Amino acid sequence: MFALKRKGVFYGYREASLMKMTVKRLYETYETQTDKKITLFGWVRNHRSQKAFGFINLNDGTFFETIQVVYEADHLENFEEIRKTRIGASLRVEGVVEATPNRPQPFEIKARSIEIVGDSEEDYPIQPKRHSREFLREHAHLRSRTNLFTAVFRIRSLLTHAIHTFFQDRDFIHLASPIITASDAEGAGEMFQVTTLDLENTPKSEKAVDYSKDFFGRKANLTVSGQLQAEAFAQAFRDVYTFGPTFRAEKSHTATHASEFWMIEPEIAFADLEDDMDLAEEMVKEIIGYVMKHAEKEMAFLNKFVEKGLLDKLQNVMQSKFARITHREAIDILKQAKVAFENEPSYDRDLATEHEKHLAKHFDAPVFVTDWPKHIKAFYMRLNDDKETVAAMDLIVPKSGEIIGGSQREERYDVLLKRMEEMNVDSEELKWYLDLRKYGTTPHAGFGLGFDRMLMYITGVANIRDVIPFPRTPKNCEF
RNA sequence: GCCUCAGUAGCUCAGCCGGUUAGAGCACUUGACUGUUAAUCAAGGGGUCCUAGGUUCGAAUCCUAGCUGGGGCGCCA
Repeated sequence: MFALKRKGVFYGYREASLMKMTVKRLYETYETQTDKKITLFGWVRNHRSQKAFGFINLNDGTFFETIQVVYEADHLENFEEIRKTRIGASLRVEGVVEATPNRPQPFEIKARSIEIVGDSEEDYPIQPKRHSREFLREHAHLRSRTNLFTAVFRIRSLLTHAIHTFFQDRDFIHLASPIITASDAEGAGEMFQVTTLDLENTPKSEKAVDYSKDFFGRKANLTVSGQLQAEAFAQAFRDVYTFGPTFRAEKSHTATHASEFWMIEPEIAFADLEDDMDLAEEMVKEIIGYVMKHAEKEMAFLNKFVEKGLLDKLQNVMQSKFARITHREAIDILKQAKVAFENEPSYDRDLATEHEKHLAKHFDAPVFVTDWPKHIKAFYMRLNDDKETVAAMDLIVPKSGEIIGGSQREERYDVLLKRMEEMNVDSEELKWYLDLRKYGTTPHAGFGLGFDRMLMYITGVANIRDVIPFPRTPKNCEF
């Protein structure tokens, strides 16, 4: 085997890496490949053997569909060995392409030789039948070989590309905002501490831990947001975005929370809240369109087996004009609704999950809620003229609730400083952030999109742990 | 953190108002089958009934505690 590999028999990269035959390429070109001899590598998804011939459904990861490989005793020296191939085994298949217009699949491979590259043992847990998501979560290293997870993770990859494409097409600069940060000023949730101190024997002065002895000479954490750094870049490049991992140490136990997730945070200078919402709306529509165009098979599968009406839902989002209402108007709608909410809607308070669901249903389309009471929002959001609300916006979508939160940022030095004092944010620690308002400040705005939640929305998958390859949640750091 | 449901074969589950030898389908093994499509048919192997205590002549079944997982709420993206 290794000798084969050294000779380049597996891939033939040296000669023609771009012409590597894959299941995807075959599906694209099979009409012109009839009777041609090809070589495929892949894994057995299903296998049905009979006395003198058999059928193997081969998947090589490049395409959602499998290819049916037909093998016959007459053509294989190792027929008896191949007949016993189990699901999960990896194979090298040489064969001839044959069009099969009268069968469920458009073409198949008549095998001329099959070599077992790696056998799969009897207790391979993934079977050709429906498995529970819970079971597959516990086999996260194998679940990506199932239909559902091939679909989800290919779409995840496409969605990443769609987001970069959207921003790069508009000349946004991508910045890698820091993952380790000493600032916890944003107050966006519990943080994971990063330290090289010996926790069994921490240096102390008086009673407190002496962080001057720690790696950075101060207390450090994993980031909860790259926004503040993005703002700094926006004041140089005008339009920028971050796209990276984010960490929250909350002990949340829900289908929409993970300890490690990815966020997209665009930040635009010389822009107000309306521009911000325009950007968000355009982005949501475009990235959905990209996925629907580039993952047709996967989306059709999800539409059929995961969320009935998924395609209609997404079409509706792409065609609709997102509603825009103020927080006050939202509360009015809720108060007038003939629904007994567990939480009484209040002009003074945040929307509960049940409120978001009602609003999404009320409009039957995504809806921006703007102008929130200042005391329930972050210090950096721009104070409106009424002095009571801030120029914030949340985008609420049917079925998934809030997927975007954004705001116009407070660009006025004095107002920002006052808000920091009111909200007990240490202005010394964020001196650099205040500096941005001293040297050529601009009206600017931005938002944060929870990438994994967006993926849930697009795939219809209801649990965030099923859209993250190896999810991290409280008490769960397997794999 | 709070409320709730569950844990029986590799998987999905039945059995659970206590009763002696714990079942089914799929998977696996062996065989049959000349075109299968989650193929079909026959036979076979496979169990810490989550763990620890308790009640009882007897516990998968009842009680207590714990562990693990699901769902809902809260915190948030």
